[in-house]
Amino acid sequence: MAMDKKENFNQFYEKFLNLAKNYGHYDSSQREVILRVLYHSNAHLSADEIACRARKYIRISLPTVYNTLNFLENLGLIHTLVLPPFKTKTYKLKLDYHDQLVCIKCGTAMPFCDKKLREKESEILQNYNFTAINRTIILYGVCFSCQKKQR
Amino acid sequence: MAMDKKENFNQFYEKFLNLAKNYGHYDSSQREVILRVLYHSNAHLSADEIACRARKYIRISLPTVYNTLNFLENLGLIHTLVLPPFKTKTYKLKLDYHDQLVCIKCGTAMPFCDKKLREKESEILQNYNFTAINRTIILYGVCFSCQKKQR
DNA sequence: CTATGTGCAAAGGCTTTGCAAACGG
DNA sequence: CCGTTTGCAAAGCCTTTGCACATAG
Repeated sequence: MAMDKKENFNQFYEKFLNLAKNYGHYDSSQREVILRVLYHSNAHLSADEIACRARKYIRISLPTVYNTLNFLENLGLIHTLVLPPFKTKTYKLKLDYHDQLVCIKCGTAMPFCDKKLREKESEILQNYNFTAINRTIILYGVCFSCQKKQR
Repeated sequence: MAMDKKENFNQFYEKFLNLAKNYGHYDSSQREVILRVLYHSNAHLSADEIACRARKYIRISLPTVYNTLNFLENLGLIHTLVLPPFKTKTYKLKLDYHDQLVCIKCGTAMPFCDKKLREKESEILQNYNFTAINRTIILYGVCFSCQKKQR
């Protein structure tokens, strides 16, 4: 499922349905809204945040959010992350295959691409007999605007 | 607190006491054993694993393990990590800066160190005005034994 | 009609808290 | 002695599960 960030949600959703129906997926308004919320967020979101945003449009329970997130995760469409203070999982759609710089304060993800970093990664994975799957390199730090706030 | 891996535990523990007493630390056999366990593990350990290993030497409760880990974390002596399946925090002394290769199937974490990868990371963080905090590079893939199982 | 999704309530699992007793300095 | 640490039990939080009902195909 090649997803280009520039396409709009409807195009994305159609692709999703095509992929998901092979895995016994039945359409529901809850799942559509969850995908819509994820699609329009640049940051990683917790299940609770996703539920809150979805509730602007529909009634939805937390177990349903988790159910859908786990379904998406199994399809390989979700990137999961646990940031300090390490209490909650956060989720983000894998819309593209860029590497990311993630701010552990605000969750902002900044995509970047560095060829030499990629080469280094390949080399290391190979050295340890690891197969690369769905390769995404994520570097963590504190972004400039959060650095300013701290002072 | 510069900790060189080659020094033995007693030297390390003496340094720790020196640092910790400034933070109201009272010595206890439980804390000493926890530090001993952490000192002798290359991998990140969960609180439960730490408790199990410590219980070979003393009686110790889980809240005490957490209490000590949080104390060490506040002192900046601990590196914390949450790996797939994202259920438990794992802890490791910051004796050195281990990067990790994580198998997304079985969760095995294999520490590695690659100087050039580190340099690349620094460069990229700087380029985007990110401050590096708790620096650990984590690469994900499928380890050799899980590759074999899949076939 | 059958398989899947939903919501509720309850259970699970990891981590923290409150408190009395034990201990260190 | 006073402040800190310990263990126990209980509480908190996030996430999952069981089940009856609703809905999609």
